[in-house]
Amino acid sequence: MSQPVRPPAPETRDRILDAAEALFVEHGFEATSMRMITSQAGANIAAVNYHFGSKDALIQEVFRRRLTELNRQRLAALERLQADAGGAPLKPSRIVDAFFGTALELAADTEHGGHTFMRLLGRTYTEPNAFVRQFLAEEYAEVLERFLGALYGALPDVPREEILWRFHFMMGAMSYAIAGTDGLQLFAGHFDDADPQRLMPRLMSFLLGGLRAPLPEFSEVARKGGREAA
Amino acid sequence: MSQPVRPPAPETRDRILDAAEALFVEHGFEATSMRMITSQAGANIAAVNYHFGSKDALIQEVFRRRLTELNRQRLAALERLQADAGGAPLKPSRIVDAFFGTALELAADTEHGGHTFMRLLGRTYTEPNAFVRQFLAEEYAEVLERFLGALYGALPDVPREEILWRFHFMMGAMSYAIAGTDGLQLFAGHFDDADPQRLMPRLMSFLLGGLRAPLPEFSEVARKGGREAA
DNA sequence: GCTCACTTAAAACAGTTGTTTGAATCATAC
DNA sequence: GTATGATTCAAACAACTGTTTTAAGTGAGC
Repeated sequence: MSQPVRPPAPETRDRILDAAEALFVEHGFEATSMRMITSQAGANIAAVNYHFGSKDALIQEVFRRRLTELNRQRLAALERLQADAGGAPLKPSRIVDAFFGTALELAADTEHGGHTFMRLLGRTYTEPNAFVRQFLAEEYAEVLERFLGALYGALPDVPREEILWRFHFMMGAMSYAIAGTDGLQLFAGHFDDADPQRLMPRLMSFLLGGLRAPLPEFSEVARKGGREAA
Repeated sequence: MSQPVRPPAPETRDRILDAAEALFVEHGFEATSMRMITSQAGANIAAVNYHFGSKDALIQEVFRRRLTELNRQRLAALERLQADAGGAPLKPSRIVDAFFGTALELAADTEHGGHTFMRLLGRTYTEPNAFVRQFLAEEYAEVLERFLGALYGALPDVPREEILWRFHFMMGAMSYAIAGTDGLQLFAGHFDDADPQRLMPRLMSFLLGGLRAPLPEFSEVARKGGREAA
C-alpha cells in the first residue's frame, strides 16, 4: 500500500557520483564543471541539481558515501584489537595498521573506485574548499579521538603532543604516497618497482619508523630569532 | 649612454605576484580569478596579461621566482656538506637537513611570503595543473638526482628502491605538515603546542626515523587478497 | 616644444559557469 | 484505460571567466 515509492536506485544518481569522483581527482573541484560531470555520466545537465541540489552538495555526497564507511571500518578494526587484547596495552603497529592499513586497502581497490577516492581524499587534505573542510572535520572527529587515545595508551612514555604531531605527519606521508604517485610525477623515471601491492608494507615500515623515532630535542637557543641572530 | 631603459621595477608586477601567491594558496588556481588578483594588488585587470601574458604564465612565474632560489640553496647546502666531508660518506641526517631543513627555513619566514609560498607548494604537489606539473618536474629534476645520489652513497646497505620510496614519503610528510596545518584543520583543538619554531626538530626526528626504519618484508603470500584472508 | 617606449585605464569580447524553468517522458497504482 | 508521482530533457538565465582592444597617461631624452 503505502510502500515508500522508492525503486532501489535509478542508477543515474550513482553514475553522476562516479563521474564526479573521477573528474574531481583529475581536475579538482573548481575546474570540473557540471557539464563535464553530466556528459561523462550520460545524464542531463539538470540531473545534478535534481538529485543533489547543488554542486557543493554533490561534492559533499561524493565524500560521504565512501568516507563514512571507511571510518566505520577503521573503528571496527580498532575495537577488534581492543577486544582481542582484553585490557592489555595495544601494540602501536597494530593501531597504525588499523588506521592506515584500512585506508590503504581501500586505495588498493582499483575496480570499485576505492583507489580513485583515496587519491581524491589525499589531494583534498590540502585543497581547502570550505564546504568539504567542515565536512571532513566532522567526519574525522570521533575517529581521530579514538585512535589518538589508543596511541596515548600504547606509548605512555611519549609525550602526547609528540604523538599528535607524528600522527599528523603520518597522514601526510600516506596522502602524498597515494595522491602524488600518479599525479605530479616528480619521481617519474626513477621507480623501477612501483608495484602497488608493495606500497603497503613500504609505507607501514616508514610510518612506524617515524612514530618510534627518538624524540626531538628543542634547543632553547634556537627558539626565538634562531640563526639570523648569530 | 645606452643604459637599459629599466627603472628597477615598477612594483606593479611584484604586487600582482604577491597577491596571486596569497590567493592561490587560499582558493587554488582555478578558483582564483584574474579580477580577484588584480583588485587585491590594486592594479587593472589588463595588467596581468600585460606583464605576464596569461594566467598560466603568471602561475608559472609565482613558482619560478621562489623555487629556483630554494633549490639553489638546497644544492649549495649539499655541496657544502660534501666539501666538508672531503670524500668521506655523508651522514644521512645531514643530507635530509640540507633538503628539508632548507625548505622548512623558508616555511618559517612569515614576513616575506616564504611561509605562504611553501603552503602553496605543498598543496600543489597534489593539485595537478598541467602547466605547473611540467614546470615542477623540470625544476626538481637535478635536485632530486643529486640528493638521491647522496643518500644512495650514505646508505649503501639500503636498497635504492627503498630510499627512493622513503624520500617520496618524506616529501609528503613535510608538504602536509606545512600545507595542512593551517588549511584543513583536522587536528584543531588537539594541539596545545603548535609553536612553529618546534616544527622543524619535530619533523626532522620523524623523517629520520622513517628513513632509518627496518626494511619492509614482502610476504609473497599476502600479494593477492591480503590481510582479510587470515 | 616633441618623440618614443613604457605603463595604466575603461570597456568590450566571446565563451563558460551553476542554476532554473516548464514541458515531455516514464513507470507504476488504481 | 486514467491518474499520479518521479525523472529526464532542451532551452534559457544572469553572472562570471580569461583575454583583447583601443585610448589615455607617464616620464625621460632631445
